[in-house]
Amino acid sequence: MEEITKEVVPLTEAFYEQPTLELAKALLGCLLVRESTEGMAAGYIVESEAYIGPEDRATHSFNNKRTARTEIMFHHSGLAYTYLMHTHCLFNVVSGGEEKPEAILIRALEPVYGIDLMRKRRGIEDLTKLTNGPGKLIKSLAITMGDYGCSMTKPPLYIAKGFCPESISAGKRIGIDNSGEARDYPWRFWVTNNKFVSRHQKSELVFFQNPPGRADSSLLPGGFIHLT
DNA sequence: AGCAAGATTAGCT
DNA sequence: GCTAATCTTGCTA
Repeated sequence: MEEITKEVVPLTEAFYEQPTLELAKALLGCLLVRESTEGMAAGYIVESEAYIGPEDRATHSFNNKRTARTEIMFHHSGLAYTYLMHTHCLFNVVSGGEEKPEAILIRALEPVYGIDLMRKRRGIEDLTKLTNGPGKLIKSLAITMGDYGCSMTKPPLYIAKGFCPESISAGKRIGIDNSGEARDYPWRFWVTNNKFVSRHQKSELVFFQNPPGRADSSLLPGGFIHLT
């Protein structure tokens, strides 16, 4: 454990300053780390969803709605945006920069460190069900509303480099059926074929980090290759 | 002060 | 797949 903490270094603010759709993909494979008195727990981010400001009907800050809940979204990138949903707390990373209320929901992790601690916090044994959902992963890492507004660039809650996914899938976001046209935006991203994602869904787009036999110029705007 | 809605989950049919 | 659980937020009066 001593050795692990030396190697795991928080990503700096510059990382969070990329456009939200880029950041949502860049976060895949990164290590989300939680330190606490109980010990360290961490997992690779394998699923994310982008929520993009005033124009996105599914976003809490749609129409620049600024309330006690959404306030942190108007602040600088790289802060934690936590909020309550039914009986669960959900965790987002603020993006977009000052006065641009955007955020990325972290929907699933692949458990890496502190797995026994995660099992204890969740009260279940099954590894594949430990962190395969936004409400499950915050319980595994003991993230709470107390983390609202904290910076992700330093302990006790931060994101560090992990692995580089070979392929990223994209599809519709989950659970926003009442969001009009926004419900169909392909702003959910996941590590292709990763078994820790929250839901299986048809991939509408696929992004290859290193497209086999293709130059970058063959990619569609946004770096996507259409499947259909 | 009252009320409706919700970026979910677990458990059961 | 369907539904209850459970409670905060934000909006209206």
